[in-house]
Amino acid sequence: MMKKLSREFYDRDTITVARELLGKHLIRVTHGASRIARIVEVEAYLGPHDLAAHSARGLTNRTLVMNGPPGYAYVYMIYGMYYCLNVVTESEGHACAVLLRALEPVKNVTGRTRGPGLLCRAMDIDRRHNGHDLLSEDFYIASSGINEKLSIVKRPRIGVNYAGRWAKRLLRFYIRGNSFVSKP
DNA sequence: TGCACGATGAAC
DNA sequence: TTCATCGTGCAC
Repeated sequence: MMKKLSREFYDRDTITVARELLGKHLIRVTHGASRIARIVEVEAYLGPHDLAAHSARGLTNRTLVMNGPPGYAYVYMIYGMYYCLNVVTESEGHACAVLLRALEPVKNVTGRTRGPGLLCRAMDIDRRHNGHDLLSEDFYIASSGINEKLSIVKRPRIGVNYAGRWAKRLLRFYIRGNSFVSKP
């Protein structure tokens, strides 16, 4: 009953996409095996005017993918040792994205998935996947087909205290009560 | 060409 | 609170 999310799903308001990504499944196929994990925590980055977003510094080599069309993965290295996975949202040129912060293992997932750096390690996602199409066969997000009603918690984003008033915005969303959330 | 620092995670 | 570790952006 897994249904791959369409380009149109990502080509919408970033906060809407962020909230609707909760409960969806991230699927990563390596060597013929499918790793599946449920998205339980995300953060929205609203583009150049959002001082916490990488795209706030304008169009650079790094933000090329983020500024591109929706439904692609924006993967970057942080602190020299971890990768973070983002999903590009809204139409080309808006430079918006949703950061995946925590996953709940569903199938074939070993290692911890609590936190953006750890989830990339567990799902075997790295620099190679920057710009990767999320409508591909080896790396995509799908709906479980079950239309469950989730209780969503809103909190300030993590690690963006430098962003002034933008640091206070409630742009982190997670599934209430889920034990895999990185910072409840 | 150099340098300060970060959308992290773990140890102390 | 400190540290590991390196790509990026911006100052010289």
